[in-house]
Amino acid sequence: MNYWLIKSEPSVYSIEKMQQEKSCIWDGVRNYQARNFLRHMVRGDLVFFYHSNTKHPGIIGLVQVIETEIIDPTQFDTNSQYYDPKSTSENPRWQTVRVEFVEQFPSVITLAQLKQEFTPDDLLLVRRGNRLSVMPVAQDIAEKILGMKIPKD
DNA sequence: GCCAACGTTGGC
DNA sequence: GCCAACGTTGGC
Repeated sequence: MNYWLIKSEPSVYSIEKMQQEKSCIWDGVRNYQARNFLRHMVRGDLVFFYHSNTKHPGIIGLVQVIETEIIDPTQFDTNSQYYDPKSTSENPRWQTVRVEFVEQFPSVITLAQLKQEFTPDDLLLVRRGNRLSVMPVAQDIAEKILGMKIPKD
């Protein structure tokens, strides 16, 4: 079982929306490094859900991979902003996974907190200028993150 | 294959 | 809204 982290702008797709829908296809990823991580996901893997480009960026919850090697349907949809004219049904470029809602944390684990706890070697997310929207999280780091969801006083 | 121009991401 | 970082594109 592996841990990962995926980013989403809450104004585009939030954890609240994810909870309503119970599960969703993680479509629209158009970065090869991110796609390669999506290809490596296995059913049962746990995925931190990160809210980006918002007032309080950070990890807001947890989702789980329930289906892998899904052909991203938006690459063939000419009406989609994710349409890729260079992709063919014989040789589709973009694969992804279906993830299912697991939990929303009581409060966001902020990027500032994560930067205090981890170095860029621990967690790619805290590297300055990092734009990768899908990334692996090492097991020991994942366990520390899960420990951070309990508020300290 | 190089690299300048351009577009996007995303923190602040 | 600004802008640094960085991936992609396309001319050469």
